Amino acid sequence: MMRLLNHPPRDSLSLSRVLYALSDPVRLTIVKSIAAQGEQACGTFGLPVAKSTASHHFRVLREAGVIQMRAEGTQYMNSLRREDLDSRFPGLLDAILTAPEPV
Amino acid sequence: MMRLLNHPPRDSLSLSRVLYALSDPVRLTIVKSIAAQGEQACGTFGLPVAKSTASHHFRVLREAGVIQMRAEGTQYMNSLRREDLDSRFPGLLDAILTAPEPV
DNA sequence: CCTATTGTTCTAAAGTTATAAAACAATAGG
DNA sequence: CCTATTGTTTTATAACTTTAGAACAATAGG
Repeated sequence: MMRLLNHPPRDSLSLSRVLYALSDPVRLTIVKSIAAQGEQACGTFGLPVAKSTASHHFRVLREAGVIQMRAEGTQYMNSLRREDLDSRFPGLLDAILTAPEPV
Repeated sequence: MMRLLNHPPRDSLSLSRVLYALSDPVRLTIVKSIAAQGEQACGTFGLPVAKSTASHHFRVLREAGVIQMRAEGTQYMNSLRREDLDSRFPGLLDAILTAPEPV
């Protein structure tokens, strides 16, 4: 469905963009789900939004450098860019993933 | 200038709100400055925005629970809610404060 | 009191983002 | 090929954010 997936290189990841990407509850849900279950296709998250909206959120996460997307058949598999994030922002992802969720 | 400063209690701090508050470069500048220099009045940050805009940013940080503001004479002194943040989101603030800044 | 200092609030404009419907694209499987 | 599946892109809208000018409020200091 898409030719080129733009993934920013590790050294150009921006803290502000990463924080912004993770500040949305839908996107945080996506990230937590990948962190807990590993690589997943976009359709497997049970998100409470239309697929065009979900696609937007995946794009924001990808362009911020939080997730890696790769085409596989008709689907897109999403994984966390853990090494890149840990390398550039040590401790950040872990702190966010272990934070208490509801209020 | 203001009667009641609303500071959310520690247990109601929301991760999404905190991340959102810190995802703005102006606000991150404020937080880093307080972290480095300790308590500071609003006027001492040299922010590249009008004072009404600065006031807005301080409010976002305060209402997210990131900073504590207290009146002192005609000024407002701002400090980091370090203990509350560390208690509720262990490691988050440190990860953000030690992150590389430019690109 | 009068004035300066410090920052807030109000108002409004400009910009950005989240949302989804509809159309499209790519692949897999008959 | 034809169809279903999966997700993207386009387009539009509603909601929210950033920004700042102007007016206001509180305190400190003559």
